[in-house]
Amino acid sequence: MRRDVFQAIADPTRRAIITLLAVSAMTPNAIAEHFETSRQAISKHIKILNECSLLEQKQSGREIYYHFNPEKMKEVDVWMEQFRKMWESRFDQLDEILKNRKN
Amino acid sequence: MRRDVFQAIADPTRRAIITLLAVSAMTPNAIAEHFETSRQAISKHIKILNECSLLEQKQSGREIYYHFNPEKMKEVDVWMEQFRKMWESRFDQLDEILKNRKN
DNA sequence: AATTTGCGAAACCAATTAGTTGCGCATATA
DNA sequence: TATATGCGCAACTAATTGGTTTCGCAAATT
Repeated sequence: MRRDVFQAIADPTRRAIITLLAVSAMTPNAIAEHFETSRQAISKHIKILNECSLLEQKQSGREIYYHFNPEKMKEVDVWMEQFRKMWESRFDQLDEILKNRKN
Repeated sequence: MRRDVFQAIADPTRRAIITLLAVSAMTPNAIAEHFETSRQAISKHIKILNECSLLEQKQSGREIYYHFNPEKMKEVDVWMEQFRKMWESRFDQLDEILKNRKN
């Protein structure tokens, strides 16, 4: 199924899963231990992340290790590019100064 | 209402609205002309973007000009920070080379 | 003064989402 | 061989989403 990366990272639980896997690969059970929800719910999140290539899996016996694939996340970074010049602009910095002076 | 920036940018129409407003401020009607959907549907998207401070409004008679506020978008950039070192790593570049050789 | 225009809000609807429980299957372990 | 474990899948559910149409109101235009 065709999936959108932006839609995938919209959910806070999925973002937390990504942050976990960015540190080290884990099995679904190990991931689920970090959350309140059921293993199956985590499994569904993994499926969604997998479908938009944010993850890669490596089977090891009956266990599946899910790795984070940083490549796809670049899509988000590419879209963010249009705002970078705004963040860096002198006008933006001036706005900040004026905002702080009000408080 | 408390709104999540990640959830706000999950919708492709809302991302397109942001990209429009990043260039110049516009009224809801002007924005709606760029899309197939109704003005009211666009109005709902604007509301969501507004609720998480991605927009600012300036009333002018009966018209409302919506401006893009780049400040809030930094939240996304902050979260993306954790992947930046992965993109820059030599291992990642090596992966790319190996992937290309396979094809 | 009457009409048109720009807008947000409300009511409604179909589709999607994020969760649940129950299941089956393959792989380990006793 | 019998049992326990790790996993994905299917069915169901409540809540949310993105769209529609209808409406009311204030501001502009005639």
